Amino acid sequence: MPPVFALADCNNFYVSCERVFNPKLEGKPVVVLSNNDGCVVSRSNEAKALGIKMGAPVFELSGMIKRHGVKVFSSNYALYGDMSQRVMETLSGFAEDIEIYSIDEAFLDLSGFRHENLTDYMRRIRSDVKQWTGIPVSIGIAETKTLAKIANKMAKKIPETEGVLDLTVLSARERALAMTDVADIWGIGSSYSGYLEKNGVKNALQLRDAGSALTNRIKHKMGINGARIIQELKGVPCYSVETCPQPKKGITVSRTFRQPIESLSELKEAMATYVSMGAEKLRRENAATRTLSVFLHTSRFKKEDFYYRIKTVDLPVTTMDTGELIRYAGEGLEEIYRKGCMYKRAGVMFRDLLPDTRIQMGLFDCINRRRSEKLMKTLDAVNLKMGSGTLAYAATGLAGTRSWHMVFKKRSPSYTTDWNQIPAAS
DNA sequence: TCTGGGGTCCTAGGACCC
DNA sequence: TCTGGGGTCCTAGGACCC
Repeated sequence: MPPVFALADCNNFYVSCERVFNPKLEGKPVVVLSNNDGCVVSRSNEAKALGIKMGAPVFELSGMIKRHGVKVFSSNYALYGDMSQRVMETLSGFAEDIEIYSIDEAFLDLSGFRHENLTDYMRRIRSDVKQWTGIPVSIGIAETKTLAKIANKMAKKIPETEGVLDLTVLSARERALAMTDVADIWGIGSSYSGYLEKNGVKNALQLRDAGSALTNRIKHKMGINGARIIQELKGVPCYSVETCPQPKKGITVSRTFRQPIESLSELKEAMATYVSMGAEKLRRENAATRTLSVFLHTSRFKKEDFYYRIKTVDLPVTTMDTGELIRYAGEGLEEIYRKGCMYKRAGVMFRDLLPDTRIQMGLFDCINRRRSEKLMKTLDAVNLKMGSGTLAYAATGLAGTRSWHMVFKKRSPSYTTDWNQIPAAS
């Protein structure tokens, strides 16, 4: 029997999270902004209808926001992460295998439920998730992940589906593929969709049924992924539900500054902060790193004198020690820093991660590893209990507001993750 | 004036080795 | 003048995802 997949995807997730705790937002245009209140990252249907685009910079929208009374929120990742967990827990109760694909979507393996009416079954999931978490989800069902993605999009778009669409039914599938632009296929972005359209391939049905000469050209252009997309559109599964999360390959922490930064000392503080955050992530993954890359650049919207540099440092020993990583990052930063630039963003990457059980001792290692490990454990435990940033390295800069500190002027309370901000029933 | 952040995978090309 | 061939490893860049 061929497998059956479902893709459950939360509708306008961040906006929906805000609405759970503020029902007055229902039916109104609502947007959630990125860090530093920079651009739009989530929109309610009403905001989409106004023509507000994903990623639009908020300063361009100020007129529209006023005119239509758009409700605006800074992002509150603690809240969204917590809500996500609740949604995923609820979904897990309905299928044997579940793959949490992102903060707001999950694939379910429904192969064992073929004897059921899948649409009815998914409707039940949908109403349970809504009842237990307050979050609306849409669900697409199909024989491959790529088709389930398409089913999900149609379920969102067509009200008559009531949020659930099953494309294992042949007639529904052909119709859905004909209605899906190539640009809306999972794995096809703006570059490939431009190429396909130029070659007369406008929708998913045409891509699936392209002649062999054209198919070969497409495969050549799009590589192995292109070949897989075509197979999956034909109903031949190339991907399965991955139930165990794979260990991370790399960790990146980077931020855009509110105000551009010129001075090396300020950049060093910002960088030390990002390294601290990254090292914490590293330890949460029970991993250590062999290389560290630091990078910085000026505004990418000022192309004339755009400056970008990255420096990769091979560490003498594999490590997860914040202090040690801060030191190497600082040295790397000095190498790529150029005086006179107005920097807009900086960050650090750890690549070449190793599980911490496999760390080899360096021959000339002069750091006491056991002591370092103990220190890091204590640091993480304190910050977990007392709030992140309670214990920090002096290199990250002490109190006071730095120009690289982020602002969230329109943040909603952390209703679910902070005792002091739990909503009162009245 | 003001434009997010964190990932993965694939491919091409260079360096290097035998 | 003519200037092998194949394998591996690494890196940079492209493309995509949410």
